[in-house]
Amino acid sequence: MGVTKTHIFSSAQNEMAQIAKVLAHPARIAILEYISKQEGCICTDLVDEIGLAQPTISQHLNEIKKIGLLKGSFEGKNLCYCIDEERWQELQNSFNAFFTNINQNCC
Amino acid sequence: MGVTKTHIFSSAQNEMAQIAKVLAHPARIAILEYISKQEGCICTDLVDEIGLAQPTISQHLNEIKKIGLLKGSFEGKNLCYCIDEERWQELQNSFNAFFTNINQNCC
DNA sequence: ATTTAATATTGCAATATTACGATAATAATA
DNA sequence: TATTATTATCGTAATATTGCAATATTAAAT
Repeated sequence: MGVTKTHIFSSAQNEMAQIAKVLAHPARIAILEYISKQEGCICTDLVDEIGLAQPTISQHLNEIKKIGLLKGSFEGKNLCYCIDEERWQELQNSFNAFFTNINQNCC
Repeated sequence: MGVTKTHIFSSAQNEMAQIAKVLAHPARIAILEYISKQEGCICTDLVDEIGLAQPTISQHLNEIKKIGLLKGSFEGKNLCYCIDEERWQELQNSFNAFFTNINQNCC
């Protein structure tokens, strides 16, 4: 118990849920919003901006990375994270398709 | 620890995360898809269709209900659940706004 | 009134998530 | 090469989520 039974669902359903899970924390929403507003992005800024400890921010960044949403490039000792545009578009399309495919025909 | 620090985020960020959390489980994705395909919907159908125990389905339905996505009306001893169109549209708009407001300008 | 069928609630075990202190790794700078 | 600054990883505590058996609730049907 306590484990999601992923094997009984389609891969599309599992993927949709996994993407949603990444968006299911306000810190990750805030991180995405903040990165998009900056020209570049340095992780320390995020720690100051958001108010969670550095390891916690690092963990959240990792969750976002896992679904391919972050491109990171080192600029000297600093790390510049930014959003992968192509992947972002993909996710937007997935959500849009999901929302529009649900059609309500009862009650 | 282990509690999300909601107080350090904006209500918009918290709401976004909360909605995403409901979509962050394949069973709930499957439930929404199934309901939308049916004329009506009875919980037992869902139990048969999805393959989780009846109390588990009931719990998932409750999560979906919490964000106002389900309208339910009893038809005799059966319960007909359906998706609240207005609320659904609202959520679609929120997601769309979120995705389009993120603009990538680095790297 | 009993029985039956459908859904909800309770209680609990297993696992996942969130958060952070301590520490490691990495690379620029003195 | 030591120091410093930035980010990652490890270990751990607290809380949340998932899932189900047992049971309660509700209302139709007998």
